[in-house]
Amino acid sequence: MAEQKKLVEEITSMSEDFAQWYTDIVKKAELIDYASVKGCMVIKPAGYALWENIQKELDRRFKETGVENVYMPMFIPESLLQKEKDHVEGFAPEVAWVTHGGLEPLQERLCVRPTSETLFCDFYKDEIHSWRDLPKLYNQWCSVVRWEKTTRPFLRSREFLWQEGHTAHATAEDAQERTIQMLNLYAAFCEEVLAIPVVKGRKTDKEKFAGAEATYTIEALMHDGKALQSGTSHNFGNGFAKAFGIQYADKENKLQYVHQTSWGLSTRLIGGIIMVHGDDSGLKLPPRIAPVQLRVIPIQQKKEGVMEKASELTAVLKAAGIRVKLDDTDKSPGFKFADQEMRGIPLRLEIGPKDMEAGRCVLVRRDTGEKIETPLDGVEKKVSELLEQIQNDMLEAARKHLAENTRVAKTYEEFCDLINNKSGFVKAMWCGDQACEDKIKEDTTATSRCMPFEQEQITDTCICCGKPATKMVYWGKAY
RNA sequence: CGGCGUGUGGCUCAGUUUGGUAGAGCGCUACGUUCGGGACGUAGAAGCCGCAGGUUCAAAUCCUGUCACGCCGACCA
Repeated sequence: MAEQKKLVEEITSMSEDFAQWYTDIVKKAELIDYASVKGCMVIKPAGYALWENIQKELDRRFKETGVENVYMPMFIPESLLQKEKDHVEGFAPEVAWVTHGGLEPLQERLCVRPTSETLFCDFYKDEIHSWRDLPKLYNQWCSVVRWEKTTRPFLRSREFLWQEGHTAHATAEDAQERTIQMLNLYAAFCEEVLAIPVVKGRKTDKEKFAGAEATYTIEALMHDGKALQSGTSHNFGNGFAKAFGIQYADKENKLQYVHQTSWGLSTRLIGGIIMVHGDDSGLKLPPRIAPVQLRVIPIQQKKEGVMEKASELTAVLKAAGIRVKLDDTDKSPGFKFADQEMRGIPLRLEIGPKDMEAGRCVLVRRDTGEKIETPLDGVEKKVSELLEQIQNDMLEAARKHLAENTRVAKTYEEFCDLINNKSGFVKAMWCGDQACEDKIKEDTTATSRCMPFEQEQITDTCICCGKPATKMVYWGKAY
């Protein structure tokens, strides 16, 4: 009863209006606020702390593979952006331009980086001379600007935070290996840390990055059955190298073009966390990424000794390495419960006079709502176990959702029916012709998400045109 | 870029049709009583009614323009 009332009053339920539910969560869990420019957002402490945790863990994993961090300027001269034809065509419609410096018009206008391939290339052409200079494994953490027409917090904002790795290699094989290595790193990060299972695969030519030879992607499935491209890794071959003149002398003193990659992952992933795990009570954060893993909520806090006990427990848990906060506000317990749930804090610990008398406390899991009475003695061990358990269970729940919403289509009627009426991924064969992708998009608004690494031969012919097909594609509606 | 919608205390909105000194709830501040699922009382603070022109004795309200935000569509790594 009480739960029902709470839902109605606070946030729109998922089933009623998923988009509104998302907006409600983003605002009410205080992840962001809208800013005064369309499509720009203030990332508030709760949201930024999430990004910091993503950064911390990803950065550590990057560095383990030899990647170094650098910082490039945020402006790109127009002439530089023009150098790679496909690239500029891909990005031109959505770049923001700086035309004035102070009151004077600039001789050459500057684009605010939508991505930094051209800057890295311009830098590499002077930095790389010899095979000894390779590979170059650089990454930068920064924001980029894309003048999107339709915007949504985290999912598509005009300015967003991300990391972009840019590497240069001596051979095509090295570049390909790095491309896949980083895609696998992203996938492992999503599953192990964010509890988000992903489908790894290659993009079709229609969907690949402007200027890339091949684009690889991790695709996650949101609670509403729509796909979210959650990270990409591109192999550029030597296309950019040729456009920018990035050459090195090999061991035989012959000039060779480098082979490059780039890979990126953005604050969009926070939108993914919300839409994979959240529910009608609010956000639900996996323990490994949660800025606060446990909130201590005292009951009857004015009673003798309660606050003292709550503080003591907070200190004990903190000492055990758990990210813990004590809610010492003078709100009622019910309010505090709802607040902790809204913010997605994985565990809460309730401690009141009754508990103290019995030498125990109550732990409540955010993911299942399960209440667990626990002796105060050794509570930190129990909490650690539970956090681990929650992390695992959340991944399992997300995997189950992904599996249950991935379907197979053998005929076009079946395909359209699944896309239109079921939501989720549909696996179907494709001939490789872009005309079929276009028709499918026209008929259903679904797009090819990727050609997964794990292929299966479902039928022998293309779902759309009936011509022979060897590629199995994940299709779906996407964010 | 097209369609629709919205701008009034921090938030959600009423008031606009029919012009007449700015309203409510929530939140906020102080004190007190409460506390195991969104507590209550009392007292308070807080608003160039998005912006600019115009009409009028008088504009949140009428007229013109403009800006911004949201949703849908088209577009989009």
